[in-house]
Amino acid sequence: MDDTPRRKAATLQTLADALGVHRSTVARALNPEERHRITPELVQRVMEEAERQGYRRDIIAASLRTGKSRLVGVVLPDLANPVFSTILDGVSVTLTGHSYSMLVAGSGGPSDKQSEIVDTLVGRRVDGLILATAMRDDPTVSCCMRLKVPTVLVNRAEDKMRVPSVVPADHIGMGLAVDYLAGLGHRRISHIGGPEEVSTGCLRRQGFQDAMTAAGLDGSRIISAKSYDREAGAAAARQIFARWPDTTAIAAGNDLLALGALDYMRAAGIDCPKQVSLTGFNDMPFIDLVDPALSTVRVPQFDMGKAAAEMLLAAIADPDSAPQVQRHPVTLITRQSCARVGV
Amino acid sequence: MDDTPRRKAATLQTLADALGVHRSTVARALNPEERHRITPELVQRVMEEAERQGYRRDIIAASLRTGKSRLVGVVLPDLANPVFSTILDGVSVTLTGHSYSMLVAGSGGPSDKQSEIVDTLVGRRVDGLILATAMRDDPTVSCCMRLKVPTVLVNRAEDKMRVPSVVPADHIGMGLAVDYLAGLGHRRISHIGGPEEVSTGCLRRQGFQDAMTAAGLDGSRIISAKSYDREAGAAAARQIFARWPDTTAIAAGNDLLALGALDYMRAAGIDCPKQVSLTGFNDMPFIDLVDPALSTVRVPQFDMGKAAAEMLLAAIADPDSAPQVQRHPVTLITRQSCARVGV
DNA sequence: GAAGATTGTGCGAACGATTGCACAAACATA
DNA sequence: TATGTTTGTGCAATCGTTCGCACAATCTTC
Repeated sequence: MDDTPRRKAATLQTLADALGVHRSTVARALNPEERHRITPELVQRVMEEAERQGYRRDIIAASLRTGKSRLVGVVLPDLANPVFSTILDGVSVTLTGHSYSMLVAGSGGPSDKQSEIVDTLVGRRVDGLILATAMRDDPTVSCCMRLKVPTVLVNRAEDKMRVPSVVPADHIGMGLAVDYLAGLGHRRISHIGGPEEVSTGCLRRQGFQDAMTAAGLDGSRIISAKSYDREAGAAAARQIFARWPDTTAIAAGNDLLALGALDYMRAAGIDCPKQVSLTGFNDMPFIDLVDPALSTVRVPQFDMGKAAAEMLLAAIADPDSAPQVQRHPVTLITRQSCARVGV
Repeated sequence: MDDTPRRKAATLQTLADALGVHRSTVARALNPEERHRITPELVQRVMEEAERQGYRRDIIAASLRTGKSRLVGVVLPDLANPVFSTILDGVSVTLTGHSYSMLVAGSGGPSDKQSEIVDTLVGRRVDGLILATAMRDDPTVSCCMRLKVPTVLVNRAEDKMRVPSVVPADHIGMGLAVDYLAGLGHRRISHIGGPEEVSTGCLRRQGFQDAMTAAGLDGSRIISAKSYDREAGAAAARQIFARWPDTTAIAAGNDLLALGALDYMRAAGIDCPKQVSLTGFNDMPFIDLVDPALSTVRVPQFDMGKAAAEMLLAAIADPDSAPQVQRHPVTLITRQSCARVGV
C-alpha cells in the first residue's frame, strides 16, 4: 500500500498505454518535427499525459537508434591552465545553448595517449570533437578524419588546414609586441618561443622574426621552450641572458613563459621593467595583477571557444563543407612590464 | 570495386558470423569478467578477429541494456574560475583512471537553471553527479536524491549532510588567518565574507568570529559579499573602510574577494601591507604573483577533486552507504600582503 | 555404470526510441 | 459513383549489448 507506487520511469510505451494509442504516435506527438502529422487535440492529450507521468525522453535509446548523440567531445592539453578553461567556458555556453552536452577530457599526456582519448570519445558516439591540443601535423587529427567525425581545432591549428580551426592572429600579435618594444627604443630584443610543434609556437616565432627584420633589427635571438609553462620560461630566460647578456627586452611566446622569465629575472636580480622589458601573449585571467603588471597580447579566448563550438555545429550539420580557418583579432595591452630603454 | 569495402563497423554479430559462433559467446570472450567461462583457445580467436575487424564495443548500446553509462556529470558554478578548473582537473584524473568519462556543465546561472542542468545530465543516464555549486540547503540536491542518483558535493557542502561531501577545513582555515594577523599585532581586523548561502561563506565567517573572540578581539566587523568576485570584494572593502576607518587588517573570504579589496585599496591610496594587511583564501593559481603577493589559506583543490571523484565512485558502487563529509586540511601561506602593525 | 555436477555455448528476450511502410478513413475531383 | 489524394495512426524492424535460461557434452563419485 505505497501511496507513491514508484512507477518504473515513464517510456513512450507507458504513455501510449495510458492513452490507448500506439507508442509511435506518442513519439510523433512529442517530436516538434513530426507533430504536425498528428491531430492537435491528441497532441495536447499526449503532452498532458507526458507531464503527468514525468516522461523524459531517453537520449541513450534515441542515440542507439539514430546514431546521433547531441554530445561533443572537448580535448584540452591542460585543464589547470586558465587559458583553456576560458575557452572551455565559451564552448560550454554555445553548446548548452544548442542543447548539446560536453564531454571533457584533459589529455595531460603525450599524443599516443591522445588517440586513446579520441577513441573513448568516439566510442561514446560524440557527434563532433573540439581539439585544443593540435600539433602542426597531428596524428590525432588524421585519426578523426579517418573516423569521419566532424572536428574543429581551437587555439592551435595544423599547418595544412585539413579541418576547420579557430585561432588567434599569432603572427600579427607578435608583430604588435615587437613594434611596441621597438617603439620604446629597444634594439636587442630576444624571444622565448613556445614549442615548435604547435602552431602558436611556430607562428609567433615567425612573427617575431618578420617584425624584427621589418624594423631593421636582429631577429635571431630566439630560445624555444619545450613546453608552455613557467619552468620552461625560466630556463629559456637563463639561456637568453647567458648568450645575449645585452638583451634589453624579451618578447615571450605566452604569458606563462613570461612569468617564468620574470621568476628568473627576479632570482637573478634583474629588474623588470627598469633593466629589461617583457611582453607576454594571451592576456590570461589575473595576469594584470602580477608585479609588474604584464604587457601582453590579448587573445579573445572566450569568443574563440564560442566560435569553435559554432563552427563544429556547422560542420556537424554539413560534414562536407570546406574547412576554413577563422583568425581572431588580437590587441596589444600595455601595462607596467615594459619601459623606454635606457631611462 | 573499392579496395577498402568500408564495412559498416564491426559488431558482436559480425565477429560471431566470421567465427561461426553465437554473438553472446563473443561478448563473453571479450568481457574479462565472463571470459573464464569460455575455452581459452576460442577466446584467443575472438580477440584476433576483433582486432582484425577493429571492433569497438558500443557503449551506447551497452548503456541502454544495463542502465549504466560509466559517465559522471560535473556541475561547476564558474568555469572561468581557476579554483574550479583545478578541482575539475583532479576529478578528471581520477575518473579517467577508472575509465569513466566526464560530462561537464557550467551552471553560470541561478539555481532554477541548475535543476534543468541536472535534468539534462540525468537524462543522459549519468551514473553519478559531482556538484561544486551546492548551497547550504540546496533544492538541486533534493532533486538528485529524489532521482536516486549518487551525488557528491565538492568545495561547498550542505548544512545537514544529506550527501557525501569533500570540503576544505573552512572554519579552521579562517582561524589560521586571524591568528596570524593577531600575531602580527593587529587588533582591528575586518572580514569580507562570501555569500551567506554557501557553506564556505558561512563557515569562514564563523571561523572569523570564533577566532576573533578567542583572541579577545571584536569579531563583528563583517561585510558579506553577494558573490565571490573581484567587484564584490572591492565594494565590500569600500564599506569596511567607510564604517571602520581604523581597520588595520582584512581577512577576506577568498582570493577573489581579496583581489577586489586590493583593487579598492589601490584606488583609495591605501598601501597594502604598510597600512592595511590582507589575507585571502584558496591560494588559487598565480595568486602568488600579484603585487603584493597574497598571504592566503591554501586549499588543496586538486586533491579535493580527486577525493570527490573517488567518493563518488564508492557511492556508485554502494549507493546505500552513509554519507560522510571529508574535510581536507588547509595551510596558511604567508607572503607579502601582511605586515606587523604599526611599523 | 548410474546419478549428479560441471563446463562451454546457444538462444532469444529485453533496453526505449525511431521511422519506412501500410492502411483505413475522410475528402476532393471527374 | 468511381477514382485519386490527403491525413492520421498503427505495425514492426532496427540499433548493438547483455544476461537468464536451456541444453548438450564431459567429468565426478559412490
